[in-house]
Amino acid sequence: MRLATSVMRVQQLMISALDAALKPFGLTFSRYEVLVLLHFSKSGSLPLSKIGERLMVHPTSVTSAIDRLEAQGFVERVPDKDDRRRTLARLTTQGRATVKKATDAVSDIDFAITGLTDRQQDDAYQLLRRMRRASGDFPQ
Amino acid sequence: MRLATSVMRVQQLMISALDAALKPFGLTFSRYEVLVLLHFSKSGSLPLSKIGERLMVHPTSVTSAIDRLEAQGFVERVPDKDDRRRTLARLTTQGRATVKKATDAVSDIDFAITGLTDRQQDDAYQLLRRMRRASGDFPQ
DNA sequence: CATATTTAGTAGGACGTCCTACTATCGGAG
DNA sequence: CTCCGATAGTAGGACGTCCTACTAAATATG
Repeated sequence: MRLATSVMRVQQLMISALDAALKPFGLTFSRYEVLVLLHFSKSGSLPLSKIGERLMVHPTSVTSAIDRLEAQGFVERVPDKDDRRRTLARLTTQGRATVKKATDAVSDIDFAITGLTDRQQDDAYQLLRRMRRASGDFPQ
Repeated sequence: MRLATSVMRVQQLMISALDAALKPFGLTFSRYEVLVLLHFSKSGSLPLSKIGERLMVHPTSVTSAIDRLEAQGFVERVPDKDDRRRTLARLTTQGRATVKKATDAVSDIDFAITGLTDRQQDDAYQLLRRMRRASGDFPQ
């Protein structure tokens, strides 16, 4: 229980630091993750379902995030001609510029955020990986 | 970043498992934590401010949790005679009975939840502790 | 080929978290 | 003793998460 509580507390601290770093760009970490995913995709666009799958969040969470990102002008919804059930979220020029700047801001705090050596970070990652496995998660 | 993402994913998995285990009792992990805190206090009651401080959540989150717990009949609000700014949350008989049963349910999954040996759990805890420290947190 | 199942996305709602702003009360500084 | 800052709690709102339920479209089944 002590471990579970610590995991949650660290998550709370991290998300708080990341959200603060992203606030100047009008982003939260959740929405930033969506932009990064689109940024690294070939065409700069992905079906919403793919986004949910990759980020491991509920489809309705993706709809909500894309609603906000679209309202902000960072992405736009484009119908998928190959499968008319699908909607693609496509990064706009503004969205691409923003995610680049936001990534610099996030990188700056990434080191400070853990206070661990590279070796310790790796150990921690491996332990968390085991925990994910135990819960039926299959980290890539 | 990989580490941060893993922490968040593990938190997501844990909270999901814990909430599922607590659902039969009408509780979420957040509200369960409040009940546990009250259960282990001498008088079975604490000022809302104290609850927020211990659980490290915003005062308004406590108000919200107590609202729900009160509506469920697990706690009741009692004015503090020594300091009329304060409101105490007091565990009801039903609340105390429920937290005991809920604790059994949580304990059952606590082991399975991490998939780590005792030694590994301890290592993980120490690493997370360092991460908390680096963020200005002072684990008790 | 027609129907049934699956998949994609959204609407509406419950919860938990935080923030800002406000009221009430306490306690200390003059 | 009065006023002023600190503390306690709440109201209202923004966000992110999940759930259930629904529609539309693709795919599988008979």
